[in-house]
Amino acid sequence: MNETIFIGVAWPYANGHLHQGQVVGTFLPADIFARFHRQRGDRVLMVSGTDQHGTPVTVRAEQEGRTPQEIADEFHQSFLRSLDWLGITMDLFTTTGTENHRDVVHDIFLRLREKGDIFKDTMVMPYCPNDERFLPDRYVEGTCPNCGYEEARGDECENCDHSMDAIELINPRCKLCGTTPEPRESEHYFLRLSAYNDKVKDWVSKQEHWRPYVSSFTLGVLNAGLKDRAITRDLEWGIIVPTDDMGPEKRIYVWFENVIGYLSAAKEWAEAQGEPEAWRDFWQNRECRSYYFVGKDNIFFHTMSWPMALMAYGDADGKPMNLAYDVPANHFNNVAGRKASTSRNQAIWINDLIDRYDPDQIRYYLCATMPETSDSDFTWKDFVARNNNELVATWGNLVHRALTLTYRNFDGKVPEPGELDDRCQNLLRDIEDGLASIDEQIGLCHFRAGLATAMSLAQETNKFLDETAPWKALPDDRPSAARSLYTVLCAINGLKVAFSPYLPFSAERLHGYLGFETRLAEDGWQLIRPPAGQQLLEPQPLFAKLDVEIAEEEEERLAS
RNA sequence: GGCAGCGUAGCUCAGGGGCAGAGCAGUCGGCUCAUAAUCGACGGGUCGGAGGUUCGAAUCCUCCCGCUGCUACCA
Repeated sequence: MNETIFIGVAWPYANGHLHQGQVVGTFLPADIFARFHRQRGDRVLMVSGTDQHGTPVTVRAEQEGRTPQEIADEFHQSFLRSLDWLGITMDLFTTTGTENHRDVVHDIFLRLREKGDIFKDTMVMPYCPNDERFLPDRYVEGTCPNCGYEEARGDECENCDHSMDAIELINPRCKLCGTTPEPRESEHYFLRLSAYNDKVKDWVSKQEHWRPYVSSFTLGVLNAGLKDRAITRDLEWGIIVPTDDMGPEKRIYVWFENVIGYLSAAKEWAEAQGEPEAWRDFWQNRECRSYYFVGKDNIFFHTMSWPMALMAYGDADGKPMNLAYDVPANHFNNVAGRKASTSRNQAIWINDLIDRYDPDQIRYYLCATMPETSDSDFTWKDFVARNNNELVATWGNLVHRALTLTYRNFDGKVPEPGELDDRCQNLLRDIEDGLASIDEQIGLCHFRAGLATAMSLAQETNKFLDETAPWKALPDDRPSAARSLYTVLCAINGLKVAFSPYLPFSAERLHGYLGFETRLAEDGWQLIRPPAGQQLLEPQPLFAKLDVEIAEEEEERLAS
């Protein structure tokens, strides 16, 4: 009963290195989900890429006196390194800078324009006569019309949190030169979201398996009513509008364009496979389920505007496009109580961790504190504590004590168990039931719960070892010790599968220590009993314990 | 301002009409295979406050207090 699963991961902006918030909020849950489904034998396509457009990229480029393309290329390479090190198994991690993406965006744009769902209108934008350019909202400063704060930004007042359009500011100033911008009419294309409000609402109302936060936020916006929204801007950085009637300085704005990357990446992947039509299995096959892993600030685009665009495109094309089956949006992971932020340079940067930690240790901590239901906090002290007290003590130590005891006393081979008694059978049944529970939990995107289930099974196996005490039985009841250790090796082999989506590197190592010469993937999602007599490899500890001082050093690095 | 969420043990959090839970930290004990890891026991809470619905409320409703997020351009 194999399934087909499409996984889209939110596209990080190329304005800084990848940080822990992006990983724990999007890439890690997506990867756990993808690995789990592959282990079950399901067909998975997981794509994402670098969003090279957008204001944050041009801001950074201007700050550094470089071109936006240089910035985008640098961070794209950085993303690839970080994702590879963490073991995030993307089928394709591309960028929004490809010709393919531009063509797909143009195709959707033109189809929706033919259909009337993209239309031309004018809007009033602040224009700086000195710099001879239209200004994005955050390039305008002035006095807040709500509270009188004089340093308010054009998109939001930092003093009273009032959000506004830049043209509402009193005494506006251009952030670049201080000149007073003038309101000037500008012609733009708009997306007719309003026409799809009811259709989107009908669809969302049926999604009873969505996280309550995602549903209630989405329905709240839909009940207020979607407004048509401009999808072009007066910019020089971005995908050009595929019509020449507006002049060359208009670009398609990122919020409309970057989500199209999910489709263009699927097409790029198919082309690379030598099967150019293979993307259809994930987009037009009704049996395929699509999941989008995003942060909570991205919910609007994934539950409303992107589904709307897909509905319209599917209509125009005559072939319905698959909408999201689920958008398991995560909350935020703060750093020592403060919001992680690329532009404020405040986060745990993944490329700083490379070669200093074991990626599974980072994956374990991030998953254990994944912000599934509310914001969570990254602290180095907690990282070290959880690593030592949970990952090393419970799971790593179970493996190490069982393997060393067996290796030293049974010729480095899986012992011959004789007949298993009830206690042994019960443990193995509990592990098998546990694999079924974790299957259900990960399937519902309850990643923390699945990890907790696996850890509690490791505890139960530790308890079994203590109660059967093979080290005591060895001198005068060798068959009992053999039975106990054989059972524990079976249990560990089942737990190896349970942990494999979470801790893929150590699971693969353990697979080797247990004497298998295959890949772990060949086990499937089940407990396989290692054959008696199978030659083990000499075991090494799965995870390193961390010195408590590391937490203090890292806290200092963070503060500096 | 609008919308949403949170407030539960010293700490981090789960639970969500039917006897208040887990991990960590603390105390005591067992074991000595294991990275001083592990296994067991114990102590510890007016479930933010006040009302209401109910046979029964941590859970549902109303109000209040405190914190947070989103509000359509930084996951």
